[in-house]
Amino acid sequence: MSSSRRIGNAEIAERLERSADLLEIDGANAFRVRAYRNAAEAVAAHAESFSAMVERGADLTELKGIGKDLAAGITALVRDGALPALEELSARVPLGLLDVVQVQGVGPKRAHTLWQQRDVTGLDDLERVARAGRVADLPGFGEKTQAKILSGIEAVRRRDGRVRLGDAEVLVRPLLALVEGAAGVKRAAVAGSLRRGRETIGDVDLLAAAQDPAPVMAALRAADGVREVLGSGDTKTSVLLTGGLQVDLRVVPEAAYGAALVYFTGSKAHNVALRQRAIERGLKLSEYGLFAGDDEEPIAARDERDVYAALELPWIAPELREDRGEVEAADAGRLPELLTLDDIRGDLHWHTTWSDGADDVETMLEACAARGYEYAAITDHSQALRMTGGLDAAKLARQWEALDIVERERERERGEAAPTLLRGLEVDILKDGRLDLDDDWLERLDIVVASVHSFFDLAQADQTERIVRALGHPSVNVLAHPTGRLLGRRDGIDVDLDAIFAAAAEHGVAIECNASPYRLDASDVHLMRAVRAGCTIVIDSDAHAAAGLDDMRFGVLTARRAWLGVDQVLNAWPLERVRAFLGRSGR
DNA sequence: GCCGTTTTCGGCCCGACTGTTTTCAGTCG
Repeated sequence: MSSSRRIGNAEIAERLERSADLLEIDGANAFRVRAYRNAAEAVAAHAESFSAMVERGADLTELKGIGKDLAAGITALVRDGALPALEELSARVPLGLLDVVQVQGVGPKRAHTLWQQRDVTGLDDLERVARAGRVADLPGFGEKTQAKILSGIEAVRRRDGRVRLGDAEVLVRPLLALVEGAAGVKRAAVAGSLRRGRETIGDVDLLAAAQDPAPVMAALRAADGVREVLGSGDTKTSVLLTGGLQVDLRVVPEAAYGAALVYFTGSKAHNVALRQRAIERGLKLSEYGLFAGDDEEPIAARDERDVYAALELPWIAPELREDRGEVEAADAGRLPELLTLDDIRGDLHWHTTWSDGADDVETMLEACAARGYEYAAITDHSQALRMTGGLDAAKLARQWEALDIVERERERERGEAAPTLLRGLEVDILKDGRLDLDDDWLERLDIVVASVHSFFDLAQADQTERIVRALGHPSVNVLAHPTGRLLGRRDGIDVDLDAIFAAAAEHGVAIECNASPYRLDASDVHLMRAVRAGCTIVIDSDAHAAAGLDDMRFGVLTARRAWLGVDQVLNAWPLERVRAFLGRSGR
């Protein structure tokens, strides 16, 4: 290979997606555009890295949605770092138009018109032309559209991308309560990517069942935090919240609630697959139900289970609805038994006041007990993270003396020491792959969580080698937040994850799904790759205060999106099995 | 551009809302 750096699946998918956007603006055949989008999704969701597949000469066309042309394009991209179709398009279509289509009310057709007839090549051009009143007089545009475009430009500039899952949940909770409480509402739910548990949310979908939609729509329009009403009709209302998050509310009759919930939960690709299945059976699926021929009455519509059952499928959990093979698996009766929050028996990564945590050991243990945990591992930072008050050997010795006292107190007060306290440390992986603690102490710890907190910018080969070396240390049990990304703030390190996962599997090191909504690292797709490579997964809250232990649920959601069950997740196992995995029989 | 036990050509998911129109195109999800 001429390119030394392996390109990741996410990056390949991003290039394909950008190609689709540019093709659309260029006026290409809509189905050709969709082919690129389908391929982007297929690549992003695929467990094995495409770079590795190209290296071993795999036939890419065996994947659904990738034919001869796209296989050749992706191969060229892996080998030479450039996608020929995208290079050609970029030379012709101004890239600034990709921002222009982000503006509400401007799609590919209008962007094309603005480009061809007003020389618009980006947001600044668009704003200038619109302010001069030279948009309203274009065919198909008008005064209202021009005004909407101007406010839309503002919104695009203000918005910093998608909202994290945890943030969206907080914003949506009061709105859902408002909808549920509105006059005539029988049932209501959050749908869309938030229900599917995606790590970030583009906009929020709410669904309500009511005969008369007017009072519900009015309630949302008047809700606290609504900055602008984008549109409001009999079935749908869209509003923009102060922070820029869009909320869409749909209201359907109660009899159609299940079909609507399926439809608005999505994903788009999952819905297409379901509709395809309906067509194969001579049926038609819409948000109003599953219909035979021109019948007025649906075969199924009231509950999600009815709709899936009428398509001869078991109910499919929302987290799986990404068209990653769940319909085929359901058809074959091979859906996984997914992990639930109740299956979690302990939390193996959290901090206390001994380093940068806000709560002391007793408080954290009480909080773990309150969550019904069987075991819990204290894992403060090691000394390399000076700003966190990280522990060196001497401070660790002092911590252990304190832990002795805590454990004796707990036994005396409660007659038992539940949850069992495991003594661990989150040990920094140093620049050269050595660990930030002496071997004799590493051996004494119940659990060693290794992680990268520095030198994020190493070249891929160096970064990979550094981590692989750390994984080879006999005391390491867990690789924490493998990419180090911070959602919406920092990209992950440049690393060959397949090499990392292979090393972790070889050395019996668990891969962490860090459940903090700022991280969710490893991601759902990465978790699938790790499991495929033979790794065990551990879901950790990485809590820095007692309340942070509840982040566990975001990790469980992410694990469910990766099709994981109890057997793949270390902290869903009983303590004895966990100790066996850690290779320590207990002190 | 992809796909195929009705196939290598001719299909490719469905509906609401808005604004610009006067029957509908474009956008959005």
